Amino acid sequence: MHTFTEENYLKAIYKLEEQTGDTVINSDLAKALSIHSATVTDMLKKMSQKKLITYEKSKGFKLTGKGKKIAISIIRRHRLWEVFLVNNLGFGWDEVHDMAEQLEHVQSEDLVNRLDKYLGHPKADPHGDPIPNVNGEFAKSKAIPLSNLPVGKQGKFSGVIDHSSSFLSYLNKIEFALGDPIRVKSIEEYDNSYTLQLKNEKEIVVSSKFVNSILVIEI
Amino acid sequence: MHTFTEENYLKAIYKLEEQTGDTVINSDLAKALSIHSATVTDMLKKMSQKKLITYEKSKGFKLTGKGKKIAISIIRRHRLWEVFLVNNLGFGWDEVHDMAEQLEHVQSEDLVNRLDKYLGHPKADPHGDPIPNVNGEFAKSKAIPLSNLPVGKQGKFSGVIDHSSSFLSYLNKIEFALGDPIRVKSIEEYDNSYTLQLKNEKEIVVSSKFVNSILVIEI
DNA sequence: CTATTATTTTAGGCTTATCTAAAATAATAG
DNA sequence: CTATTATTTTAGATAAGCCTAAAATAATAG
Repeated sequence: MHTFTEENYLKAIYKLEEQTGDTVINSDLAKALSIHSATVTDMLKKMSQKKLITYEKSKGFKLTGKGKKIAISIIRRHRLWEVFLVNNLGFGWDEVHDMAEQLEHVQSEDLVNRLDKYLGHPKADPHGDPIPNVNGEFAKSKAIPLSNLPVGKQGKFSGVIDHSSSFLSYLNKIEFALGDPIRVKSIEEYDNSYTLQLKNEKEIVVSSKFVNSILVIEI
Repeated sequence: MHTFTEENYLKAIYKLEEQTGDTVINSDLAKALSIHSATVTDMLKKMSQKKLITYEKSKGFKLTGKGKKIAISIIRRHRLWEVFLVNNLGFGWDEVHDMAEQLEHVQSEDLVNRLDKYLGHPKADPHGDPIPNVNGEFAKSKAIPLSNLPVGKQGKFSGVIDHSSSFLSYLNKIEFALGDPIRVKSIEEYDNSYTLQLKNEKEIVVSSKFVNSILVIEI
């Protein structure tokens, strides 16, 4: 079907579009893929010919319907494999990214749909990211960054924005896991640090970076 | 680690060595991989430099210890994934080859060992092929081709030699599955066809090609 | 509006894995 | 032993993805 490289470009473009809500520019994509702009220019021409992206010189580009469909299917595969690795094989959520990056490229519609069924049609991966269904549709989420949760309100930890394994390991260390209750006790104006109340009345103080990296659902 | 291509060469060489019990020649490998001899010559030089094979111009070649170790680990991964696809995802044994060809290249020692554990350390894949353990050791097998099972003796279907999906589908059709009992009732001298007795006293007549494609254990 | 800075594109190269065609070498039949 | 056939190797190309360096273009500050 498509090469690994092409699939990685599609996925990266999709994520950049999602983040910025806008057309994507060459240099951002180059940075995201850790390659050089000149290489990106070349590849964009090819992908444009294949009608995977619309592309005008120096005006940014975006996925076509076709390109988007492929990107979403790759994300679906990635997240389903992550569920398998964590739920069935017992990996930590901070360990699965690289393996899922490989597994996502295995080509077989049948395989991914059977895996989905085997896993019980999960709605989210181990990081709380939504898993698109077989038609590429994402479940709507009411998640908001923890920084937007009003002080005193009860929330439930529903996902991470920062997927780095250093952040995930830190969450492991403080024993704060997906699904856990969370409440903002107070915000220190001086340095914008937050005092949070976790389960069992445990309190911790974290940075503003932290509260911007956590998604919660108000309950 | 190694490219897919290199891994595929190693696996193909391993299988050819196994079949012929001898050094492998360029043209056989080219045929096995459906590529041209000139390409093989090139690649052999590179693999020889990397000490994956020993290679002398026009004298055939064979895997080094290092090459063999990698080849066996690829076979291990392939067969474990096949078990997963059949036992857990419910694929037929005639459907899993292409998927396993992709999954076998996923790089992670940890993944394959956890998968092995998850599957209960299976000793054989869905076709009866032995799965090497974590140290690359194969369980010894007492399996013999059905053609070597003495007339009248009871055997147990323990593996296939022909892995083609046409053959596997045929076995599905006659409802002859791994583990089933089997007995040779008689051999027709005229055309070397065999009358076999399957489970529930069911009798079928098959060609000599058939009896050379089935492995059994005398019981 | 122009000078500086940022971004993109062009041009020329490299490596991997493949090909074809031709040359070289080895094996085999008579 | 030699002629024919089979096999392997060499030589020259190609496509995909990447690079660097330089040129072109666009954006922005003053």
